[in-house]
Amino acid sequence: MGKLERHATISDVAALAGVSVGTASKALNGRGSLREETRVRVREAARQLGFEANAGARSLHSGRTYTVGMITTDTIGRFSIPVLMGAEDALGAGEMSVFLCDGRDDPIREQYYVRTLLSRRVDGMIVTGRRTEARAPISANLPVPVVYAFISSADPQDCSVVPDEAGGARKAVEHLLAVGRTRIAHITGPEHHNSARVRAAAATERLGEDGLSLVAPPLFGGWSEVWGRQAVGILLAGRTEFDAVFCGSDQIARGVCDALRAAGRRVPQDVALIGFDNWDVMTEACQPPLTSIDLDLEGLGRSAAEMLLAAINGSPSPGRHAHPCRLVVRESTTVPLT
Amino acid sequence: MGKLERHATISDVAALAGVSVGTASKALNGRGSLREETRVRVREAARQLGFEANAGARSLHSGRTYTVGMITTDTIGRFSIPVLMGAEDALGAGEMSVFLCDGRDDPIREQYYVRTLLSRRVDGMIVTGRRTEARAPISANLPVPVVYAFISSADPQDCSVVPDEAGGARKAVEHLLAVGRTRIAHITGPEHHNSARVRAAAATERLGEDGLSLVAPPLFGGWSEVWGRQAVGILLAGRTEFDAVFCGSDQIARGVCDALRAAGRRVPQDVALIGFDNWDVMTEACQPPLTSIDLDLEGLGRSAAEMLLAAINGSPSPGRHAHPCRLVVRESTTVPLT
DNA sequence: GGAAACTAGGAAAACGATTGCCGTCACGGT
DNA sequence: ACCGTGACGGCAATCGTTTTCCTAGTTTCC
Repeated sequence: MGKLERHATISDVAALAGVSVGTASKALNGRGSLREETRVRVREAARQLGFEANAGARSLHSGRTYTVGMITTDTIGRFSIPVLMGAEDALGAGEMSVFLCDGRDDPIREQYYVRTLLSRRVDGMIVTGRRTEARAPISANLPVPVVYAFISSADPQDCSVVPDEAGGARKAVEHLLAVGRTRIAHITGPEHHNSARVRAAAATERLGEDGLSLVAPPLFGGWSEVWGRQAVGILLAGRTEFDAVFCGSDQIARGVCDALRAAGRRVPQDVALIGFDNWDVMTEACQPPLTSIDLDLEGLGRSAAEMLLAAINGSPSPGRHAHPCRLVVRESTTVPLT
Repeated sequence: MGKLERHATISDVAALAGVSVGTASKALNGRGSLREETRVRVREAARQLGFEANAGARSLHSGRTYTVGMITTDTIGRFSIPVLMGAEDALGAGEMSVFLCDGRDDPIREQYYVRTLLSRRVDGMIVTGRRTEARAPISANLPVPVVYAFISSADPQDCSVVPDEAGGARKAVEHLLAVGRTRIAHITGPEHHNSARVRAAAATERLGEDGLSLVAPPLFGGWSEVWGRQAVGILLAGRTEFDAVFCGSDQIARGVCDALRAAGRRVPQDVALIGFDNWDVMTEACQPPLTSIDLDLEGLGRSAAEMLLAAINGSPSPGRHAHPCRLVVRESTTVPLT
């Protein structure tokens, strides 16, 4: 298709409208004092030429590019996406565009992107990605604000927005207690993973507040279905009585669910089951559909973006901000009223 | 952290090095004729000030921004991500940065993004997303080249890169034939979905070339596990003999696998099973691990990006380009040699 | 020794848009 | 008739960089 029509410049518009460049600019931006008739004439000329002001030239003047960089540290995955989308959404609403940079867990690549973004004069940066622990700050002394989303910076002065995993775990336990379960087991991911430790500790703590404890020490393993199935085997072999399982991920929960069914235990009648992450693929495929804790990653991304915008406008929010989780109840913890 | 250090400009560098701006520019870009001593002095000054040339100002001159826009039409999902990443990778290698725009399936939003991208003077655009059918061109008469990736444009003159789904389906059937199966059933997604129809037709055709046909008409339903389980029920109730099932998605395949096991049929001994998409979550969780067809979406994204780069450099590749699929063999079709 | 040929680097004009400052015109009041 | 005052728009500087053209020096060669 007519690929070659050059971009119209404001001089083209001015010429067509029969005014000077300055006047054209004023007409289009509602500045200065111009006759209405003139404004209309200029606007019409702009429309006719399909004029779009060159953002680069404009930012040369304003010093702002209305652009931010988003760097994902690990390669983009299931967790980064919603964060990304939430941030993109919030930034788009603020008329900012987003540069996407996939760091691939490679520090060289990452530094390259930081330099590129700086040369593009982004107004700020968001760093996201999944890690087992807090990450080193992306760079010291950057001339623009940085917000870490989902992941957190090792420097406590940096602004990080992270899910309130402890709060989520507490909500899970509270829900199980609310539906009358007291003999709760916990199956979760690898112990070297910060999330697994935090969630397990919070669950234990919450139970303690009611004078209870887990029926067995937390079972640390992997985040997979396979591990969920294995863990059920361990639990059953141990002859521990339990009427609920709180799982560290929905995948684990699904494995647990399958294994329980195979062992003749009904969910939720005999064992109530709750997952973590609220990953639709798992919660829906599970039989019955799985109650879970939603990290609200999209909201987290949005919130991070809003903090970045605030920081760009001169009101930074240093420190670690915990974004609340949400309980999503489905049939794996509640016997349907029939 | 020291947020406030202004960006150094080339005049700062020039002043520090004791030369004029023009000379500084030449020194940094290896242009003009300068004494080596001068170049070194300028480079050193630049390093000292952490100078990064303002890309906006630079492109004002060159007319190129080394930037492309990526618009996802539906909200970003499991399929768009790898495409996105592949493209980002290829473009990054070409020193281009990517603007990410999430169209959310909203034409208004989409047009807004197109305008934004044009005002940012992107050198080109990639449109991606999942649809059941080809989509309308994003805009007529754009001043920059556009490549459609994964999705295809309804205008056959536009450059679209799409997976070779027919080829993939043929590979699936060929693999089943190769492992000695001839009584093949096909369970797939909704008939109104182009992919489902194309894959079913290609499978039928390929069987026909060997004088065979599906043991039953293709079972169209949904893309979910639930449908996979249901479909097995239908198949068994029909008393059709079959020794292999080709599924339209890995989720369906997993549902099929579970249902077959529940019905006492062994995979792969009694029934060989092959999925589509090669989605690790499903192929790995399946018992046994699932053979599948990989769309190579990352490669597709890369390829789309390369075509865009070529188009930007004046060599467009109009038309629809089919990107080959790959067969990934796992244990659901091959009895392990023990 | 003087003209031609280089060399190194400066000055200034782009690129596209914004904006502060001025000039000009028309009108009204005195 | 003269001055003051708005209203309207043009001019030119500015943002940061690249690039073209030019001017001093310095060689080189006859």
